[in-house]
Amino acid sequence: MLDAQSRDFVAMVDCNNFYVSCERVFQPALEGKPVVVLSNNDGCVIARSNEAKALGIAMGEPAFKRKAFFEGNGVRIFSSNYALYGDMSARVMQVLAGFSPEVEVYSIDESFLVFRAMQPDRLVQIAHDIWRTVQKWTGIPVCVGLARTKTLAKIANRLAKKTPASNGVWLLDEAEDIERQLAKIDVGDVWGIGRQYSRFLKASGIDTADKLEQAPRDWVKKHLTIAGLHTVLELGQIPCIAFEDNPPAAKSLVCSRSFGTRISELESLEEALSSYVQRAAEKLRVKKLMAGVVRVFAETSRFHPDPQYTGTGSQTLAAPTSYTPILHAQALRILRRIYRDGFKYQKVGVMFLELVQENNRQLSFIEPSGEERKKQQALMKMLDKANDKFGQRILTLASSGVGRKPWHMRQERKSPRYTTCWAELPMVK
DNA sequence: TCTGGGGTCCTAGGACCC
DNA sequence: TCTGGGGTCCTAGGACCC
Repeated sequence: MLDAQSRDFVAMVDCNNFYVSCERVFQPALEGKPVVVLSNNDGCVIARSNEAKALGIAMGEPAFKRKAFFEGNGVRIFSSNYALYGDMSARVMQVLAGFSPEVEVYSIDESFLVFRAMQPDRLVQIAHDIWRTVQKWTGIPVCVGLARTKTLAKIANRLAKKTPASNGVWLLDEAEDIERQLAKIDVGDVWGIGRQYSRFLKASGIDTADKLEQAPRDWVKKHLTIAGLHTVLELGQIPCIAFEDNPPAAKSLVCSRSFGTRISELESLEEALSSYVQRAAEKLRVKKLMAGVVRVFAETSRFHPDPQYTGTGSQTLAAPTSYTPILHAQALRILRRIYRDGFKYQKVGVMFLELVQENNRQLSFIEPSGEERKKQQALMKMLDKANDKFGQRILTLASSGVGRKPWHMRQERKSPRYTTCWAELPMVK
């Protein structure tokens, strides 16, 4: 835990326009040009270069509505390439690990670093060093926000991003300075205050971060729950949000996709679900986990006027497992149970819950014998190895269908996996 | 035609038990 | 006729994050 009394600081390091920056590392000609990266299915804009932001392109905007605008303004468009971004992220995080023994990787493009018993001047020097080093070694530009709490460090990071003269570093430490800055921050831009809370707070006369910090604590707890109270305390330099060095194991795992076109037939839903289950089971095994519960959902699109339906169903397994055929059979059974005729489905997905470690699970009387389990594990190991070596999906269950399917997602403008797959590099094609 | 995917946490309310 | 109260567990829904 951070100590409010001593001079412990937290640095929030956030990559600038991360996905766009990743694409630019390998195509430097994109520098200075408007660039956007789209979500899965080429659906919405999920990353924008500064030039794209300046053109008024919003986060989360549906790409198809802006097609003409993109063309007219020379906006370069990319489908998302998570293999590339994940690898670049690992490189950035590795550099950061050289600056503090206490690093919390918070998301693909953000980390918190703790610096204990530090003089502010020295801290700012270190932050500039981080800024320079990450850029030089990975090609990714970052900003560094410094403060006594995570929530304030997030705000400091934002200030660094919005203020070119800051050279990528901002320190929030003196109470009066914090007060002054918070007065300029929209309450909805505070970490932990989302759309609903922002609307509610503004209706209650609280429109800036400083007013939130001064709001009565019990009123905040009543309306924004305990998490909201923590946010308010953190704005007042009281650390409440724990620093997670080694994050706890995942509690759930999902694989779902929107379809390229909406589908009605159970058979197509089964094919799609089948491939998601295989993917999810694979993730399970990579993390050395087993699922105790399988949940499946199927839903229509809320953007269409057609009748809406969301079906969900769960099944507790006789014993936790990561064996694809068992998970697959359960998932299909649930799908058939929740399927309703006459709807156009936009999405199906599978969720694994009650995850347990492979090696410390509770023994059950009904689970397969040791022999049987060993056979299953050997088979999955072989499957994962082959898919890893020869590329995704060389070995799959026949039920997930063969060849290009209409429900497959669109990905029309994906860059090569420059750093992780030689077969996709431009020169060997 | 076309609007992402993957997570966590908190709370209220019902079921159930003693 | 009188018709408790407290604890726990589960689930659904809603909020947040990136």
